[in-house]
Amino acid sequence: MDTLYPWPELETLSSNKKRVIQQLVEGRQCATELQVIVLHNNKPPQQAEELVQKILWSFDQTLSMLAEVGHHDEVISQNQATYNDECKSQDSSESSKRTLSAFAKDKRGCYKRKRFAQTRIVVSDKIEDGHAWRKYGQKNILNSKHPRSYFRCSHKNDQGCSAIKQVQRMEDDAQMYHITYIGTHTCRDQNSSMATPRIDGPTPILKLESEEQAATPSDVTDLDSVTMWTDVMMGGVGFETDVSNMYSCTEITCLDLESVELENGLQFDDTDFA
DNA sequence: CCAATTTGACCAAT
DNA sequence: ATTGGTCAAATTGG
Repeated sequence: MDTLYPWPELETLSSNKKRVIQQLVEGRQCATELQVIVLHNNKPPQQAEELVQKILWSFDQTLSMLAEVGHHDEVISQNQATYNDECKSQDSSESSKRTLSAFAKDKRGCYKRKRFAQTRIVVSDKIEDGHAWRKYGQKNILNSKHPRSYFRCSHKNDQGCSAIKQVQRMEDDAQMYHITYIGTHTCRDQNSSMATPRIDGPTPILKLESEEQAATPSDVTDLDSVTMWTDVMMGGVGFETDVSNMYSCTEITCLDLESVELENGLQFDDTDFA
């Protein structure tokens, strides 16, 4: 698999910064454990849940910010400017490629590909994550049974949020999804509708609801609240399995070069991830 | 009518 | 030449 969104090499970071990141990762780990404890509680106090949530969000944001340093992430407005220019120039030079009817207004395909962004891989049986997403594409992937769906943050336009994610059913376990988050949310997106978009095209997805009844349905607004983290930075990639009746979920945060290599080695999009 | 999804064309990367 | 990522017109749904 190609490395479209490489993580910055850790050598470029000061050792101080490495330590900061390590501390943050450790802190996040602790917060996650606390979260599990809180959620295992029969009646977890609302306040406690929210607090843990906030702590985790804080860690995520800080880690994201640190990660972004050194990256020339494209600014939306700039993107938009070059986008228009390129489309104009291409319309004149390459018009022969297009059909007559499409020539006039069809500008699809004119875009700048985002090069650098934080990536995070999640394996989960849920695709909702508390954010509002809008589907913008779907592709059949070579040697994959299931198509890959492409989502961008719903607040791309109103808040300029550049977060995107890709969702694909696992090869071996169609109940599970392989989700890649690219970029971080710059929007403040609470009250998301939690609408679950269809991801496999016209055929409706079958939902397994048997085991998720334990949790209060209306209150599960955030998948993060039951997310198990596996931080590549701290060592190996252990795939955590189920914790009693909670969702099983594995996240891999790409925090350094090794994780990127690891990501490539695993070849999630190919058949050997099984 | 408006907003979200579907879908095939187009483009970048390899 | 092939493949994956993105765009936007057409379609669907509320």
